[in-house]
Amino acid sequence: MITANYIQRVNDYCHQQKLKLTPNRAAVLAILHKQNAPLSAYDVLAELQQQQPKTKPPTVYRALEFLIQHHFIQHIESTSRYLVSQQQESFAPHPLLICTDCKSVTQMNLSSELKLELDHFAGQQGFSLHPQSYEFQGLCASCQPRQSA
Amino acid sequence: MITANYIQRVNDYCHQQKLKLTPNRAAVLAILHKQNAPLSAYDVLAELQQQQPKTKPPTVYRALEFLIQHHFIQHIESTSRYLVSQQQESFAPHPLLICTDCKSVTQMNLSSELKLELDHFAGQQGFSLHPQSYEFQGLCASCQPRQSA
DNA sequence: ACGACCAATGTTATAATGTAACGCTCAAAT
DNA sequence: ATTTGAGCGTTACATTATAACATTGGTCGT
Ligand SMILES: [Zn+2]
Ligand SMILES: [Zn+2]
Ligand SMILES: [Zn+2]
Ligand SMILES: [Zn+2]
Repeated sequence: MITANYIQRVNDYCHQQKLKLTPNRAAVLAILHKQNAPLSAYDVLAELQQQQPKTKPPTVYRALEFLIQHHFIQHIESTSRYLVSQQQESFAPHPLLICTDCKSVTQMNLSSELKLELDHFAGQQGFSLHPQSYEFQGLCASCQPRQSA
Repeated sequence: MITANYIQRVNDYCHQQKLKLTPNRAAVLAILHKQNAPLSAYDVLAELQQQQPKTKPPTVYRALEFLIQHHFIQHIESTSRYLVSQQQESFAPHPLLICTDCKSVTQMNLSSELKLELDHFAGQQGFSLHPQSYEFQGLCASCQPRQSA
């Protein structure tokens, strides 16, 4: 989706939900959407400074915090990067498959059955999982060791 | 287990595996084992400096790297802390349940059935998961919101 | 309209976490 | 005995994130 249209959709959603998508927040979200790749906070800062040179780190971090809280983006803990959440029916984070070789990140949809089993499992320890905030590390399709022929 | 005994066991294991548990590495592992809680690299550094005041960050990070590689400890990505892995049959990391409220960390054992399902699921995207390096966030038993009576 | 309030932002400074690079040492291998 | 290389010491720096306080600008009650 074109970034401008995407931002418009988020803006509409925010109106419905009584959230304020301020210019700063929209700018940060637009940068992440345009790149469509995991960016560091300082990558975002550098982009934002193209538009508003006096921008300082707290401005970026505050915007990121808002966008994370409302599930427009997710924070990749293992790489300190930020990524726009794929939008399906609604705004929500997705479990991630992170390749430890090429660092690629794939957003996936866990089957609801598997989610239930994970919830059940955590429940045995008295734990209730936050939905879908998991990061799985491994090797992506391109980085699998080759079979010897 | 008493830390000295634990270190002895790790040392024996390292001999078997032709790994070198040097004094630095043993000291870092002992600190983590004694505290038995997630510590930051700089927490470890401060402890180590009690014994060897000239210690610098790279010394700690190098020891941590070795200990992680060989599964004696695990790195908690979401909090930048390091934790001794529970030892069962062998040395291996455990999936973690991390409470986002009180920050407590519980090492768990995923059923082998659930592991298979996760592997199968990731496999559908062509992904092969590194075993057991998962962090799940949620609320622990003590931090569950109370039911209204 | 007026002032009180409050969320968002600006601004300065610093904290916390992690690494690059280079050279030394010592034990093992040849 | 020389070579080699892993481990480590050391300096300097890079990267990620936050504390603290001042300022702005809109909303609400009166
Ligand atoms: Zn609007
Ligand atoms: Zn890959
Ligand atoms: Zn020994
Ligand atoms: Zn808790």
